Amino acid sequence: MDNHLKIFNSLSGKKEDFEPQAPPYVGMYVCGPTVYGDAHLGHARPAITFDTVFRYLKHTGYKVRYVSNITDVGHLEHDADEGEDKIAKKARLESLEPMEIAQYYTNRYHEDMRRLNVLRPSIEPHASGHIMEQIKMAEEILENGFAYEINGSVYFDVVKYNEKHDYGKLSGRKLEEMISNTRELSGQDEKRNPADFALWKKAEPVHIMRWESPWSDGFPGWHLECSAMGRKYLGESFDIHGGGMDLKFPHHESEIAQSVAATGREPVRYWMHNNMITLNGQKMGKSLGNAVSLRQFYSGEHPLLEQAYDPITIRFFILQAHYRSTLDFSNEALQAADKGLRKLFAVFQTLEQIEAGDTSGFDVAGFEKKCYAAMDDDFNTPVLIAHLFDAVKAVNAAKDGHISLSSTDIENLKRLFNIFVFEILGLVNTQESKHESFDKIIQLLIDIRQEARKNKNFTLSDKIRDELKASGVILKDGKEGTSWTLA
RNA sequence: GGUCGGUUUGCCGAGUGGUUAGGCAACGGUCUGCAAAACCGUGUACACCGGUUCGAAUCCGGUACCGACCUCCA
Repeated sequence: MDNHLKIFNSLSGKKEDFEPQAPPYVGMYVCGPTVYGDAHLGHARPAITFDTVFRYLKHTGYKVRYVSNITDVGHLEHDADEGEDKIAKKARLESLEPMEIAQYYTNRYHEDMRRLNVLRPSIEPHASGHIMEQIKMAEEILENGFAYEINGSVYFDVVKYNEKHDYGKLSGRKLEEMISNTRELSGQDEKRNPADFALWKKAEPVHIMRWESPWSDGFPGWHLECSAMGRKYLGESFDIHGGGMDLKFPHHESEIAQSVAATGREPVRYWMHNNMITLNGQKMGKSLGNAVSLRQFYSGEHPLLEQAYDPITIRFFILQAHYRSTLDFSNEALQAADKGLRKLFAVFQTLEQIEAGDTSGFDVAGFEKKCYAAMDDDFNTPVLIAHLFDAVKAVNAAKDGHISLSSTDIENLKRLFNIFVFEILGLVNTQESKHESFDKIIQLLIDIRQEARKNKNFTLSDKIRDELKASGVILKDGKEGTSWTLA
């Protein structure tokens, strides 16, 4: 494993050399969706970011166990103490079993992700299937004195924890400042301190999602599932934990606290956070009412969308920005990404067409080095893509006879484009024909048109070209003959 | 209010103390029966004000504006 992968660790705020604790094995946990609604563009970002991390780690030889949860025990809404969660609320409104809601949106999430060519994680645990583990963890935290029970609920004692440990080290906060900044009004609050959070919550009579526990019929707290399931499948300490930046606090901060309080061990070595996708400079979010669902992107049915977008175009669009930068959505940007993507895909066809020369007009070895260097630099996909376009330019120049590529060059370029475009970036040419007979028919029409052109029968040749274009097949005349692509 | 981050050429978006990021769009040219595609060439940008430096868009300080988190959130 001869690489020098550097990962930006949110915990230190620096790029660090990636050293898994038990190579070649890597454990990675990424916060997944709460399944009470369709995934929007924002959900695509962590999915694609960490899918690419997963792909690259595997490519460089690691054996990766990638765990990503499905949250089917709804998090509480912000009038939290009233005790209704998102899934239960949706179930009540639609007169369905909560698990019906969760299953429905889980299925749709999987389909949305499949179209983005996101690989399924190694393990996709459901929160509802790990109530026992969560109860056990809450018990351990109680035993260790970092939690207290009151009225059937269990709360994490942040103040006590902070006496021995550092609550706020991930998000860069000081507990004292947080407390002085939080002026909770609800006099009914059972919590000793506003900064405390629930490990277990007693269910109100109306609450339909509930499980038995030593303390009450209720449900686990907001942050416990990730701690419990990460620990179960990856161990008390694992390599990478990922998620959106908005989860840094309080979710991930609390995860660290819970794990340390329960096991005494630091749970995660490298924390990775992807930035937000914005719309007119504002975060896209369900509660902000500016979220466009992935399905709407695929169909184009949304007032903000000028057209439907290929899921792979969305993937490419996201990969054209670094995962730690915000990315601003617009039709113009997405359309530009789509054109660039078509240009990138065309190189595969061009590589088949060009004739090998005796000399090398392009430094293929240097190109390969630069590509790996880009990925090793905290998964810098936009720089990788820039290098790929440099190579595209060289291949096109070779096609037009401006430079020469040796047969070794061509073979290596084919190999590298396959690795980086398909295997690592996870792009897939959905517009490529999969039907041999279709390909043959198009080739026949091209031949007929070629003959017509030879006979100067331009009426016929233009008719073939125009009619094919109307049917979605675009002909491209070149020196070496005519090629085609789907529109 | 607190904490953190951003401001790059028409748009998206990298990066860096002195050398072309890249994509899209635009303009000129080559090629072509025409068109498209492709190729060649063109843009000399880094919010503002100071400072450090031989040299800063890149480092430091300040100002303005924008955003994220502090409450569910990818």
